[in-house]
Amino acid sequence: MKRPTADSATGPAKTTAERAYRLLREDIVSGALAPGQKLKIEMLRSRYDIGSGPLREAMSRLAGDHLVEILGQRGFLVAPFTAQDAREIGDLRKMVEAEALGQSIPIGDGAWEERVITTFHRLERQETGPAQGVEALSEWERLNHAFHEALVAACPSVWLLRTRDSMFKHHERYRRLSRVRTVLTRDIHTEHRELLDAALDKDVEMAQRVIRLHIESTTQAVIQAIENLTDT
Amino acid sequence: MKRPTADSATGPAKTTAERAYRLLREDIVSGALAPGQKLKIEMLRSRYDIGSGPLREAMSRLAGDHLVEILGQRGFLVAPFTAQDAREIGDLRKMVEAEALGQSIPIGDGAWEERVITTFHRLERQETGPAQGVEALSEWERLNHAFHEALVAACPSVWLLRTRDSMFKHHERYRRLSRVRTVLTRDIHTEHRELLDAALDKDVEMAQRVIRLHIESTTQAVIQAIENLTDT
DNA sequence: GTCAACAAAAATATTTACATTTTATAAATT
DNA sequence: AATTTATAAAATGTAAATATTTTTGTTGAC
Repeated sequence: MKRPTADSATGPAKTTAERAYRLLREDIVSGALAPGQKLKIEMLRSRYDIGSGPLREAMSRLAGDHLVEILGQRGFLVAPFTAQDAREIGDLRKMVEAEALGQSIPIGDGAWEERVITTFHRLERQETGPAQGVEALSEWERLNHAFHEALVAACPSVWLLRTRDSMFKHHERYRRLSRVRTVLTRDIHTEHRELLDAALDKDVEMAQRVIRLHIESTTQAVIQAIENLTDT
Repeated sequence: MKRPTADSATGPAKTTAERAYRLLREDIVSGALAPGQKLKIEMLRSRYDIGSGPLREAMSRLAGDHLVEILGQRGFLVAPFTAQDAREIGDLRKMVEAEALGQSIPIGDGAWEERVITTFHRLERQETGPAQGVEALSEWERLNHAFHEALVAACPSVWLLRTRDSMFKHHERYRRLSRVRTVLTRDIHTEHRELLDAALDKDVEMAQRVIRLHIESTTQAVIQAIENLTDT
């Protein structure tokens, strides 16, 4: 039986609109397209070599994800970026991810444990490794995402996982936009190990406590970074 | 200061795509377009007298809201309808609405109280009134929505309100699709009064307990209805 | 005769190209 | 300075062309 996943971006892009959706999404989350920036059709057409139709469909879909805003007759905008939003997104992520974790841990079977261990190990190897360039950071994002996803993967609620995934991605966007080098500033690695241990011990209370702290720390670092930027 | 609302559908529709979005959304939530139904462009074109471009944009946006599914190169589908989804949506709504209520009640000021009282009163008048036709039921939906929204309106988190609103609308869809005449089967009215009292007493614990029960009862009625339909 | 494989044909979805409408910008006028 | 008017830029919508999927019909093997 194939378990449904929260993310729809599995497999190759069947249509141009789908491709546009993924490209735009990545560029918005990564910050290549700046918050509040106007998404002019002409600019995007030349950037991606995709016609206006598929682009508009992709932006409409992203509007449903709250990564893009629709402005009446005045086009589309990359979702803005505020300390207030960072706080709200962090709090919401805390709530849904703790819940998803609480549902996942008691249910997780052998395959789940293996996946958790594997993704942790890959992340650990990267964190303790040498290079810290731009590509290493984006690789870390990928592995971090995989580990967190593995932890909640046994949660049976597709809707909860979807919501968690959405909030995770928004949180990730804030992390990347504020250029919080979490790897350097905090002992993320220890937090991840605590998560791993709690999960394998099936200690739901502990895992939830750790994940809440983990998310809260990131949120605070992000808000700090935003305020520093604003001062300048 | 204008407080932001969770629902973007305020004011007149500026564009055709926006109009298509609202029409489609209403028809999906109301059940006029059946769950799992194929949304053929040609059919929709004649139904709404709107071109394929705006229609596709509207459906893409609805896909972001999880009210429509995108099928590769094979068009769009109205989101399906399962007992499993009803359960997950109900549970998620319980979580976010209780949280939103918990944040709203302590903050709510005089204007908030007035709005809660007003919307409760309108709902009460309708519930204890005579007619129970189709139009009365849809009027009840409107007033019920207004009351629940009023209760959480003082919650400062736009993201939490947005998520609550989304889950509320999905839950509403299930309620309407399963034709649960909640008004008749349970003493909804008493539950609403308890909510009102707890809110005005600023009794967060009580309000959360009541809202959870209230939502759970609806969920169970919906699931019951779905299972009855499936038996046939 | 039944079934599978294949090949048109029809239906449908998707995309592009273009026409229209609206908004933003800049110059000119009061 | 504020307002109007002309111009340019941009967004939106329409209609036609392209590509894909689904259906239908045909053939041939068993």
